Amino acid sequence: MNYWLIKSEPNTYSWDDLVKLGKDHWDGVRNYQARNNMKAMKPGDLALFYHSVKEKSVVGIAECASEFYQDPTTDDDRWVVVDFVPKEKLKKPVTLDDIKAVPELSEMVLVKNSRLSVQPVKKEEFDKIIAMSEA
DNA sequence: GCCAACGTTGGC
DNA sequence: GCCAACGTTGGC
Repeated sequence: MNYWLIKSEPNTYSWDDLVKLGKDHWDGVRNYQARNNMKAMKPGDLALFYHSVKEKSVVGIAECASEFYQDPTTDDDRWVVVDFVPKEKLKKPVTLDDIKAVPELSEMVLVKNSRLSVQPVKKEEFDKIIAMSEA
């Protein structure tokens, strides 16, 4: 079981959109690092769903629901997607400021390389953020 | 809305 | 194969 963080601008695609659809593929990734991370995902892996730009918060937990496959939005076979289903909405969003305020989370990719749209997250980091959302 | 940081592209 | 130029992203 691995943990991830997937990022989206809520104006473009939000947590609510995923909830509405019930299940959706995560498309539009055009970055090799992010692509490689998606290729490493397995069904059952959990991903923090992060809203960038305006909200800058983790808002929910999505569950990976497929292996990676060819991105249906492009013919370019370099790019892949995985399916996600919404698993749980956080009781309270955990903001970027909250995360930055916690020393244990200062090594997160989100903090160090905020531009990467699909990131690995350590189990401890994942658990910590969930705990913060319940506090 | 601005600007810094990063990744990618393309010329050499 | 290197590096400058460019485009995009996302925090502020």
